Amino acid sequence: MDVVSPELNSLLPDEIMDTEAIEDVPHSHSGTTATQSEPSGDTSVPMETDTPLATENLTLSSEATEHTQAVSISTDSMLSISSRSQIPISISSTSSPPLTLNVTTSGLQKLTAPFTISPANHQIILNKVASSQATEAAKSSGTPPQVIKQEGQKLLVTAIGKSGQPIVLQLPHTGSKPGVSQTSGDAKSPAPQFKVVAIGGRSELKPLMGSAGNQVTTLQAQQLKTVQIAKKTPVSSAAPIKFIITKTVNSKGLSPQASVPPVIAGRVLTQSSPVMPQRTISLSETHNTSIQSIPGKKIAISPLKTPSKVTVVSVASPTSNASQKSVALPVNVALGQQILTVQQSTSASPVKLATSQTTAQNIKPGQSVAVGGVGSSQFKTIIPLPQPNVQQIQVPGSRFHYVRLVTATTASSTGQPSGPSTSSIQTAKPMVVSTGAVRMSVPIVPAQTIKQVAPKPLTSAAQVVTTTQTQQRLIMPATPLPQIQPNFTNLPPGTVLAPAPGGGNVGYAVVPAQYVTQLQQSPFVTLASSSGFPAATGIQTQARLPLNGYCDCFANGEFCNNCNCNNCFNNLEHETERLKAIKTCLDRNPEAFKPKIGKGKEGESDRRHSKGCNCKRSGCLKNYCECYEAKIMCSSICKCIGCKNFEESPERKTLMHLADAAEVRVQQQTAAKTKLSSQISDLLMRTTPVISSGGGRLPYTFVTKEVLEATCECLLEQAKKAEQTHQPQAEAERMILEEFGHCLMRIISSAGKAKADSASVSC
DNA sequence: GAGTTTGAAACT
DNA sequence: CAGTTTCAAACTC
Repeated sequence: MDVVSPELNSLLPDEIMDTEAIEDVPHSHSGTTATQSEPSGDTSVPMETDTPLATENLTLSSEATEHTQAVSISTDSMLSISSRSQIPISISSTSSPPLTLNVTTSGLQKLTAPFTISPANHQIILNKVASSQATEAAKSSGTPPQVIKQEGQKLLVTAIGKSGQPIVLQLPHTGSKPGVSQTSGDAKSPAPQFKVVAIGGRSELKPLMGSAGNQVTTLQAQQLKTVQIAKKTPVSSAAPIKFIITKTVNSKGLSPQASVPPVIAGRVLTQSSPVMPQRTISLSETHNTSIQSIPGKKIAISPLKTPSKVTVVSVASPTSNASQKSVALPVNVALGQQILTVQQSTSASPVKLATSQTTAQNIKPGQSVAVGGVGSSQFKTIIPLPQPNVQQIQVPGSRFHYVRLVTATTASSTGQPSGPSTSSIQTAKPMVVSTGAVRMSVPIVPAQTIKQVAPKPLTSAAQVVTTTQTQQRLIMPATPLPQIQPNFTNLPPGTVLAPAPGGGNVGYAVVPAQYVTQLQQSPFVTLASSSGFPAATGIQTQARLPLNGYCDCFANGEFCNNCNCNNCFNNLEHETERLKAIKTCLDRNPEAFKPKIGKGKEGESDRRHSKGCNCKRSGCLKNYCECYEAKIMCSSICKCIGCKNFEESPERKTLMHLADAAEVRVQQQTAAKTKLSSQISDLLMRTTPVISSGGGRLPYTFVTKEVLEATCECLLEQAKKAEQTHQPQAEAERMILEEFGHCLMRIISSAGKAKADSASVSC
């Protein structure tokens, strides 16, 4: 599969590039718990357009149920994050620097951290300050206030600058159980350290407020309460500000099945979940005290350089392992103006998560991810997925496949499968952003992205990538994004959700597009494959499956359709395998999915084989030769032996002449057949009415029995006449023939007259 | 339609 | 990178 270059991307059909839904998204999502502010009436903000910080509004609110957390972020020059979960966080920040960040935990805890957002570098400086109000509120609520220890909680704020390196501020969080009191931002206590993490791989710790020392390792992210905000640098002309907030909270006491922290990556505009308790999340919350001890934990996936782009990666999970518990948590993620809803399946089938073994800290036993389906699409060809909301899109003439994740504007109305909880993010429009023509499409997920996911089970469970209620079309890049190679170790491991309903044993990971590359390079993958999963062997065997370069459909980056292939894996039912195979192919040959016939060098033919042929016996004059098959001559890069497929080759010329002659003959024959067929058809058309009129007589068949009898009588009469006059035999024959001629003339005349009458009647 | 030929892709 | 194997299409009969 090839990377879709911007040029190619721009050439995509308008349907693909349709941004109408996107533009409509930000408006009106009923039932959203998050507040949404729209300072300006401008509904069209280009995705890539920066929005002035002053206009940024981000609201995070969460109404978490027992184990679910809703986070809504609203910023009206304020960034606030509130959650009713055990470790709710509200962050409010003034639009103009310095911004104030308030972290409120359902009144239990409130952190006020003034921070500044520097448009220039998109760094957010965050100061955590204990809020007396929060403490009082917590007391009034009767719940023990949460205390955030200086080294305990970490607030991660990630701002992605134009360089593509997000800054992550980590708010240390102790591994204490939820509900355990924690000192929040006590001024007396050593100031919390904020770790600034550049996703691009750069990670530097920046103690704020003069706090020293506590370095937060990304591995601790699971025990951290993390708020990651990705903001696109205003410097870029059209880059909107994007926020990605991920909160991870220890949930040590929680049962694995009970709660799964919602994982959300991407930018969120609005949130709506009709059935479930709504949660707006621009961040993912994870309550983990002991990461390894709790299977089924979710790992928040981090921010995006361009949050609007989200990659959904299906993850296979071993069927045999029942230890993993799937958690059903519908997650609505609104990205920019596009909303991506992720639903967690309620499937009870255990799902095992792939974890990286390289870094023991990062190992998280079960992470299950359920991703909802995608809504309708308007592409040329839409292949319905087994799951309702998944659509595979094939554009005729395009060598790329697209996965479109689109949901109705009214997410609530789309009838999401009910789940324990729903997480969604709402952001004020300015934040979100970007109105205006936005092209969110990217080539489909490249095979490289596959490695990151856990190995798939040998049992080919139908893979389902489902997202629901997304107005955003999600098209994944076919190729890795080399420019973005964040240090994945600094990020929580990829989130794996429970397998989608009906999806069998396949789990899914929702990963920001940028992280596709990350995951690929992450030990997460490598270890997963070597973790002893049954699937580990499956990956190798998959390479031997029909998904290989031998299949033309697959080699062309297309899904098999109406093929005669046996045991075909080149379809959506085996998307996981397919993606892995794609990755394998790309690993082996990055050009594998690029067109073989490309443009030649200067002075050479316009078209030439990209690799050149390697023919030995065919003389490159048979269709065995790819050059000849493409009707192009062999070039200097060909390694063929005895090549006769060059300009001056007499064999080639002869062949060409023969081919041309044959083609001409074929054309002539075709034309003749067409003409004859037309005539026959015309004749049938004429005869048909008479037959239907009854009598069985054809319209222009005038040589009827009566006519014959009359003609014969005339001829006999003429013969009698000649006999009576004693005419010689020759003269008699002449007279008879003349009479026959007259009879014919009369018949023809009658026929012509009848035809004219028929025509007049028909008119 | 079966068998053979061929060369790309995969594999070692 | 070269040699071998696998595979499916092209080709022949």
